[in-house]
Amino acid sequence: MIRRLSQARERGIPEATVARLPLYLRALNGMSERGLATVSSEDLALAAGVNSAKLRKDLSHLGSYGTRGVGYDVEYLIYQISRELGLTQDWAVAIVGVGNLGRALANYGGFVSRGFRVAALLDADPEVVGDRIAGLNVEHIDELEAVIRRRGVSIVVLATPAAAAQQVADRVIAEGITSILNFAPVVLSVPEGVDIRKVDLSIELQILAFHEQRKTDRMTGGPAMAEEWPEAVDL
Amino acid sequence: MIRRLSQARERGIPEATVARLPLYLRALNGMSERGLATVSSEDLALAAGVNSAKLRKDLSHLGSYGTRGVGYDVEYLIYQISRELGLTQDWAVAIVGVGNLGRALANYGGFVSRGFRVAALLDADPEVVGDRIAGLNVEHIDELEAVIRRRGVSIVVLATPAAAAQQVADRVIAEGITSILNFAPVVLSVPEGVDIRKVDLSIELQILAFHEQRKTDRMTGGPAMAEEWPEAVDL
DNA sequence: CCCACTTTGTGCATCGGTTCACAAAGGGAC
DNA sequence: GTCCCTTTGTGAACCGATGCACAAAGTGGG
Ligand SMILES: NC(=O)c1ccc[n+]([C@@H]2O[C@H](COP(=O)([O-])OP(=O)(O)OC[C@H]3O[C@@H](n4cnc5c(N)ncnc54)[C@H](O)[C@@H]3O)[C@@H](O)[C@H]2O)c1
Ligand SMILES: NC(=O)c1ccc[n+]([C@@H]2O[C@H](COP(=O)([O-])OP(=O)(O)OC[C@H]3O[C@@H](n4cnc5c(N)ncnc54)[C@H](O)[C@@H]3O)[C@@H](O)[C@H]2O)c1
Repeated sequence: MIRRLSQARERGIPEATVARLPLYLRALNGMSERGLATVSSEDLALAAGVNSAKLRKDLSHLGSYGTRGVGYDVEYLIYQISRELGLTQDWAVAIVGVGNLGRALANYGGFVSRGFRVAALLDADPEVVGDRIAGLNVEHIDELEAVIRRRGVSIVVLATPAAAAQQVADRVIAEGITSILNFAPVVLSVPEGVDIRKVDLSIELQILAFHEQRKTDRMTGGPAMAEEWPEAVDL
Repeated sequence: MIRRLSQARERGIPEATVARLPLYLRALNGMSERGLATVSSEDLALAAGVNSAKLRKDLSHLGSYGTRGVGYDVEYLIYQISRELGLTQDWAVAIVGVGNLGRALANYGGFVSRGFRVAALLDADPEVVGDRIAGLNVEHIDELEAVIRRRGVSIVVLATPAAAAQQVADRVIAEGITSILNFAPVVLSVPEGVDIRKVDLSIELQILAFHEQRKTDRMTGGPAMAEEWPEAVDL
């Protein structure tokens, strides 16, 4: 029993492809601004930093939007990718936790551009509540549920301390939110059907450090085989 | 001709594993603080949000550090993972671009904790240069090369506008830097051997939007098959 | 209208990563 | 010392993603 209507059209886009579509979109927008009408998979792949076969396969999952011998129509492809990603509608985003990071995010113009609108800022600190940031009033976390409903929030950005993140997540999920972007360094436990994406600076640095160490080890002829547990450390 | 000395010991840790080690480390630190002496793969996997077979395979790439029937010694494992990740040495990090985001990063205590030290802040804006942030003087971007050398910087965090990122990257790479964490929404082009990790808020939101759209589509009985190019858009 | 050239879309081999499932190893009780 | 219980470490099947390589499709020139 094989289920396969048309190669891959019936709504089954690989996760890896989805993660690259925004990259293509950004490259295409640059080309659109520079007035290019069409682009080949080779050129677009170069601009997006991927291999051209991969790009073509990715795009083929959306449909057959290219013209052989010519390439892809820039504006048309922008439209198709935007539609696929859901950027033709606008998304109300709430930022919870308006500290260092929350403020930077609120003031950031970069994502308002593409369908995302910061619709609410929430914090627990009475010192912060009431502040006006990027044209928005910071509201009290007690208002969380009401604000989500009132503003039609569908994506929540968590920028609270780690200790508060799970508890805030539970509350927004109870309110029906199923998309969360988490900056707090904790593993959130959420029910099936809720999408969490995490951004973790510290993890990124640790991965860089791993490779950096390896590069310098290689130059100095490998580590001095210090495999042993040093005496100094108490168990 | 098969090259295989000891299962996987000779320095070949899968990338996916490396990306998870910081997660295990964080979970282990929590356990250490709570005074746990040993932990089973089952419990640690739960805390890190992964499946226990994966956890065991990941750890097996570092060596055979568990005890069958017992589990892993928490402190010992913390030490081994830290060493593998290169966190037993300290890394001098420079942040280039001290705007909204750069400031938040500079003020963030969370990564100083684990082997990373913000050693320099640089900006091009004369208004910003000279500011004192988190105990550091913001220096002028003209000093970039000198500062990197003087402070022994080995990891650079890019928090400049997109337009400046490539140019700054070129300069730090010329100075010998091979590890860059990039927050600017551009594809950096760098020579072989230079590691770039990127953090892109906008991409994360777009991925969430994609899934969110799909979830709501499903509830409303799928998209209204609006496959066509709407009239309004000019080509 | 036909031919030469360009570029897409995809079948297929390959690869890295995940998961299952179990033999081997160690601990503790008696 | 033996037996039973727990938990690791890993072989092997599986799965999704990557990249090669080429047939099919379309363009433009003569
Ligand atoms: N600043 C960075 O560069 C950075 C980098 C990586 C990760 N992070 C993480 O992002 C999160 C925020 O970092 P930050 O530097 O902005 O911290 P911060 O302390 O400056 O801000 C946290 C804010 O959250 C508020 N808050 C606390 N509990 C709350 C609750 N229950 N509900 C709502 N708001 C609450 C606090 O009042 C504060 O305003 C932290 O988890 C941090 O680990 C920050
Ligand atoms: N703020 C956010 O939440 C956020 C989120 C995602 C991505 N980003 C990206 O991070 C980057 C920084 O964002 P931001 O909000 O802090 O912007 P910002 O404009 O507040 O800060 C940028 C800083 O870089 C400095 N700068 C400009 N050119 C420079 C150069 N050649 N060398 C050194 N410094 C230079 C500017 O003087 C300014 O201080 C941008 O690329 C932005 O797209 C920001």
